[in-house]
Amino acid sequence: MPGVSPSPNLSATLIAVLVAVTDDEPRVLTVSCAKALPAGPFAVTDRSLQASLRAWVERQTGSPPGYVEQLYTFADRGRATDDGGLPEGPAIAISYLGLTRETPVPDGFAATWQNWYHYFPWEDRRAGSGGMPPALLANLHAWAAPHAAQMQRVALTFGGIHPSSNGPAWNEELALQRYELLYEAGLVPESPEPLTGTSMAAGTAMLHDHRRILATAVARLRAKIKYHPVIFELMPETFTLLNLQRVFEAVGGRQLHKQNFRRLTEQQGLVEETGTLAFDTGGRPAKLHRFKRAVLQERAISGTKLPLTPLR
Amino acid sequence: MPGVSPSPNLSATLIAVLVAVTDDEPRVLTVSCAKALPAGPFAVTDRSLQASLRAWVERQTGSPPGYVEQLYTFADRGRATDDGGLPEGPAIAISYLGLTRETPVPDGFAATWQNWYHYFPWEDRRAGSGGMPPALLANLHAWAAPHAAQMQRVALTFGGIHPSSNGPAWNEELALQRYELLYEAGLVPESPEPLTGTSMAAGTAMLHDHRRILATAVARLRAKIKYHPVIFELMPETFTLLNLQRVFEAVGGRQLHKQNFRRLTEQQGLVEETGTLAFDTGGRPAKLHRFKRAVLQERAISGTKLPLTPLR
DNA sequence: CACTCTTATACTCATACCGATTATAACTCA
DNA sequence: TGAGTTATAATCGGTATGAGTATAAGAGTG
Repeated sequence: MPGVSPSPNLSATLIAVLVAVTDDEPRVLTVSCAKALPAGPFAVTDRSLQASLRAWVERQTGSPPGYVEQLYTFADRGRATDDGGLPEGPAIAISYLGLTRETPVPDGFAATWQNWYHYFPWEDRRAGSGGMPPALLANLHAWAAPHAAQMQRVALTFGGIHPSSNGPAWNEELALQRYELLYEAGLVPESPEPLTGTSMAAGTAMLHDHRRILATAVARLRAKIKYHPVIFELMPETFTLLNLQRVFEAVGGRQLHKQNFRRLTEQQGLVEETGTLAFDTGGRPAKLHRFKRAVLQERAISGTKLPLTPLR
Repeated sequence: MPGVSPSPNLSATLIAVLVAVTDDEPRVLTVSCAKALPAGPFAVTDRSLQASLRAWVERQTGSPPGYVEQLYTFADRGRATDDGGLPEGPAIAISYLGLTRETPVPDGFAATWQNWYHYFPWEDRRAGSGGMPPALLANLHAWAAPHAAQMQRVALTFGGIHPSSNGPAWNEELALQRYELLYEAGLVPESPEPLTGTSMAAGTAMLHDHRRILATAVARLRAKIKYHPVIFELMPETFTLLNLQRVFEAVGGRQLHKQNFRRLTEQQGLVEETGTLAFDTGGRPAKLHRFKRAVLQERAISGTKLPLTPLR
């Protein structure tokens, strides 16, 4: 049944999760004092949504994103604006993930790059499972304890909490489910019924549902890098294999086994040696590598198994 | 930068790809003489996009879809309506995949269920690689031959065409890329510059970009069933393991190895025996199984490796 | 220079998984 | 009774993978 009358006063917004990795930290471009993701209206003059977003990102950051992927579209009627604006009509928000390298924000734009683990401290397990604040974990358990189903969800999304338990292990791709669980439990400030009186330490909140969108992006990127060579959009021209491993670890939030990482990377044939060495590694100099751009199209299509095998 | 003025005359449309499997055929609900996917306006009164779609599907088919997933959102300014309507303002179309079991279409709705391989005959390789019409393949090669890059794309998306070649094998998840390639090659009627004078035999066309949306759904579903137990939304209450295998094969478009399929299915623990036998199998009676709904939430979250390993 | 520390790189090994084949069981039909 | 058909069990070899051990090559320090 095409040809129906359009909904009145509908507005469309593009929301960008722009990711870079700097100093072994995954970072995301934020606005509004690091409380929101950059967003802009869908310009009617643009050819497509993707083109609209690319152009907009380039205007904001000075460089175009190397890779763009649509995340999710959601709608709320009368989404409150929270910043004093009148409640608008129904709004459609289309969120995108973009990968780039960090560049200085141009003058005149109040945007900053933030470590995404500011918003999800529990997602960083590179130094073991220390990222999860014990108080938060205790609150989560207290919330779930009365209901077996909730206990199971906690165990499934956060993994066997204690190393002794033989339940499912930590799965880095469940970032969104973990955030949603904390949201339902009232353990993040943006919950409809936040638990009061408890020191939550559940990361930095964001405006609207932007932290949820960010969690979606984290989960999506963590899944993506295992099958598609998008990780190189986050790398400089040349890098050592340990550099590459650190970027994987930063995104994945967990440590990798060095020897196996090298084996997989080499047998994938996605990188080649530049012939020069990096002498600033602290130990034996490492060979510098570069991404074989020639195989990008091929692998982008056919998929490839990239290494993200946990160490512990 | 929230709070921008909404775009004028913006309209939002929901497009549903509703899939069922009947008689070992993957089928999709169509309208307009099997030339279009069902679509409806986004109702401002609905709570969310997903709820809007679910309610709408239930009204159309009489039963709610068991599983709904957002596919992709796209926009065109001044999307032509092709059916005599005036060109509208910018339109946003949000497409969804829904899984269900085929039910008789209620009176008053001119919708029909169609085998999706009507639209993509080359995607059905259950009887070997015979689905691809030779004429179409010849035309595709003729188009790609002058450009090495195009030849590579053909080889990557359609696999090593001849069994002798040692290139990449057929990958059933590349349904969208294959359709896009045929579109670019002018080998489908909806191409901007269709090749004339050749008998294309490239499946049945659809209105607008609906065939492209359908290809997206095919690819997404084929990828999904490997990691999430959504296949059971397409199954009746009880079934034999061969029934289950046939549904996998219908969706995947390729034959599976029977013994290995059983091994994987059993070790996943997603089904249980009902205790009764099916005597209409033609040979030895098969045990009837049912899906263990209890594990649905668990596996829906944690992911599971379901079998879709090709036979040849 | 000898020694230690650190990182890079090569090699080995056991296990799990996976594609494939063979063998056996249980029913129908002629 | 035997042929045909499907169901189900067991086995086998190759490969990917997680983990451990060994060696190479630099810097810094006495």
